[in-house]
Amino acid sequence: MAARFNPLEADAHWQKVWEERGTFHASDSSARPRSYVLEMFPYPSGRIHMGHVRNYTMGDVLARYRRMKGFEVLHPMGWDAFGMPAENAAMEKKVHPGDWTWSNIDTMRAQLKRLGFALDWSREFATCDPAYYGHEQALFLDLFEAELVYRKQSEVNWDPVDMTVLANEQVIDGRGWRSGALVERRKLSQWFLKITDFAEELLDGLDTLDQWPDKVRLMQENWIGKSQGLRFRFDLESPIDGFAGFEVFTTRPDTIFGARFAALSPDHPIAAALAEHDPALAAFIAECKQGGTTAAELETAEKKGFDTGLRVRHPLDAAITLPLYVANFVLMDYGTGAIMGVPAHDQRDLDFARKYGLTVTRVVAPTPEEAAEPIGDEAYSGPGRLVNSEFLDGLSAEDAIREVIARAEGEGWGEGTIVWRLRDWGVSRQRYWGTPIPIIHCEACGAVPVPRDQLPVVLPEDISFDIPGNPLDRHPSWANVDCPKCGSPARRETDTLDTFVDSSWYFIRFASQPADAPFDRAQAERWLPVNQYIGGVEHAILHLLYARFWTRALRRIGRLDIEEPFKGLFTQGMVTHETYRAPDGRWLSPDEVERRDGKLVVAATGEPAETGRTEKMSKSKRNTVDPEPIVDQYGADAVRWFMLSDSPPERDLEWSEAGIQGSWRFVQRVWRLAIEEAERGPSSWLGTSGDNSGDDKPLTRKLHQTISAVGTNIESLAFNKAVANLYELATAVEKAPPSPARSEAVETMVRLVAPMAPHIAEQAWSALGKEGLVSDAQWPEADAALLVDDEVTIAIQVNGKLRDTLNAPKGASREDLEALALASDNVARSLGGKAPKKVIVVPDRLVNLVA
RNA sequence: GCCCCCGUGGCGGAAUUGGUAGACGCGCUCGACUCAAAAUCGAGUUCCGCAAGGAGUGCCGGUUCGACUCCGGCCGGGGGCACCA
Repeated sequence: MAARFNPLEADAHWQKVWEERGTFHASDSSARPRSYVLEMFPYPSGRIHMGHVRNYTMGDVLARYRRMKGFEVLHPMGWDAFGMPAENAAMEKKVHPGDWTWSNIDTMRAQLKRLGFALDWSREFATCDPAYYGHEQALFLDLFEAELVYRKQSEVNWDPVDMTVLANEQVIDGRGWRSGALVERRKLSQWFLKITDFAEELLDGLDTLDQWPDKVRLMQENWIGKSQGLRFRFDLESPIDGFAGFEVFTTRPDTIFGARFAALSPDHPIAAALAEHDPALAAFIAECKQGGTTAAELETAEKKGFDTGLRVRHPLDAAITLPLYVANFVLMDYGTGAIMGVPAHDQRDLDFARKYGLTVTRVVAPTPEEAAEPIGDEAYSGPGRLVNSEFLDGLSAEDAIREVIARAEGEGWGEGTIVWRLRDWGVSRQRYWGTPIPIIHCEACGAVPVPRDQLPVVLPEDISFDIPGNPLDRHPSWANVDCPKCGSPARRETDTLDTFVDSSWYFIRFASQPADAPFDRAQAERWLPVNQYIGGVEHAILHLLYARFWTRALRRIGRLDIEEPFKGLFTQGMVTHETYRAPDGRWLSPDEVERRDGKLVVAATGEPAETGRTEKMSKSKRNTVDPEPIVDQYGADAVRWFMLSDSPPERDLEWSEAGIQGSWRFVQRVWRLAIEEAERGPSSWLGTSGDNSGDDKPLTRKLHQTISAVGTNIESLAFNKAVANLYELATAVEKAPPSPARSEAVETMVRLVAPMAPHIAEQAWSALGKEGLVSDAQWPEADAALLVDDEVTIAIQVNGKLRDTLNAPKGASREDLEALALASDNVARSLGGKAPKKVIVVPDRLVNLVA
């Protein structure tokens, strides 16, 4: 038998065995309890990277563990296969986006298989397959019929480089999330999904997601952005251009007597109307639109306003009128696009008032003494009681809010309302490589759904990418169809769906994939919700919010009775690596540098190289490490083990050569233990001593403590701790003399290692002469009686400082422990012969003597 | 600016409800085996000190018999949102 474990042979062998036996096929009809373990499916960019390996290894450990615990586990894999990179490749390399994508999928599937993931490959699909996106089109039409889809002319974020529209979420600091180009504003007819209809339930639902990271829930909460306040009407002193007044929204109706001006967004209809006969205002509005939208520019942007010369009436006192401005800091797409300005209690309003010489009147005072205190450079937004506010004087801010809302509603000039930050989801993309929106535009009938029997609307193959923009628009015939309603010539929608739509329901399709429907409801409901979802934090808002919305939308239209798609969520950290730079500043890849005499040099030239920060592996910094050669060298198990070791899974993991070697050593250690055990034979310990009871109580205890700890740690995804537990056990076993207890420990350890390093585990299992696969074996059961030691170490403190430790039987009485502590020489010395004033005894833990 | 998270040896990190800080891994040192090396095995490794002992979980203070853990105030790092009324 080989002294060393040879992963190249063993990996391939066991992967073949699992595949042939269908070991990881999930049965839809199983009577076992179910568990759905899912990792965010990859975009087929070309090759697997370390981030994938880490993500999928974590999910795999959980899936294998749950399987051994007796669950019927669904652990599928597929491809998020639509998207821009395929079109970029098409433009650069003159290949068809589909050919490029499918070939990437083949490469990456093979790479994933080499890592030995316990995936049910029979459920694999790619979202770019008409067999998938056709059903997505059907679901889109379901939502359309339920009026959860609408089309509107809207100002959109136009990415001039990618020549496409971006969702608000895809604009970061005013730039396109992919291209980094400055985003322009354009008006286009776009399809929207009514996610705002679900704002309240998406927010409330977060409370039920107790197995999600708080961070993610908080991010979603902020994103949804619920604000309660008052929406009310300002009447113009005298109507103009047919406008009698306009509505504003405020979260601080209590401060209404502090209002010193009103302001409209530059995009407000009244502003536009006024601008038609006021060139100065028109110029001001144009100037506002010019301003950049980057974070830096916004931060330094001055508050600017244009006095319209008009005045509005205060709703609570007709004698008061306020000047009306058009102001650059008022956003059209939040609230009503108009505000009341309360300089004393809002910083922006204060800046504005100071600039334009408006009065500032305090209406909330934290204490009565401060009622007359003038406002300086800082607006006061804290709590307090009302002053200078007529009938509100003396009320707390909270009560005043209620009072003003009540009065507004009673008198009919306003109402208490909720405003959301969340906007509807614009899903139109002017791209080829996406799901065609199944709509036909007819001059007479308007937007008509494609009849169900004509689905899927399949992308044409004969397209060209010679010029930027959407090839579907330019295709000579694809868009030309007859209207399904009236039969007259009509035109297909040439926009495709945002790829986030594809990923909003793929987890349902994994659970159930009939040919003639998106999913079978009963079957999907048996698997869903996903018990554990694992992926990167970068999807904390967009993907996860959209998927939650989609699931709730399906529920509302009666297709699937699931509220939340992902019961447990885990966001794993990134894989990082040092960066290296040559003297001329260009980035160097890890294999372009080497250490000579402790100094880092450029391998080819010998010139000194500089070590940069440790950062996420990225092509631009050239600090990536391709997993495949590593698997070639060390085998799948060592790579998997390393991905799980050391760093807590939610934190970043730094790739290092030393780390992978350490993992390799452990794999070999497991093998050595198993092979020694196998060669010695099951009865080798017989006759080695006169006493053949073969007990090794300490080892057996260690074993059972490890069984318990590894299980707990895998369940809470604390893989780094599970790894540490197994190292400890391995050391304990190595040090133990042969005995039945040791044989049992080795066999059990193989099972404990199996979810994390499955190939060596199978090989060892087979070497030990075990029946069947370790993948099919039961997870060992920890004996509760063996989890606690019958002797414990007691810490002896004097004044809280450790002075001695001593052993005592578990459960020793307080009196005994105290007596033991006082008998210690160290204690006597520390006490200096005096009796302690007070003695604190924590049974089985410590004695603290207070002098 | 607002919100959130995190600061522990040379490094990654452990430490149920406050109860022996530094498990486990990496690295390093010494030793065994070897002609030698690799691999493997053994011992050691928070800091100061020969030792006894002392100090120590970003900094300052507090609560407590006892604080990495709880409270207050700073400093540093990371993330999210960002003119949201």
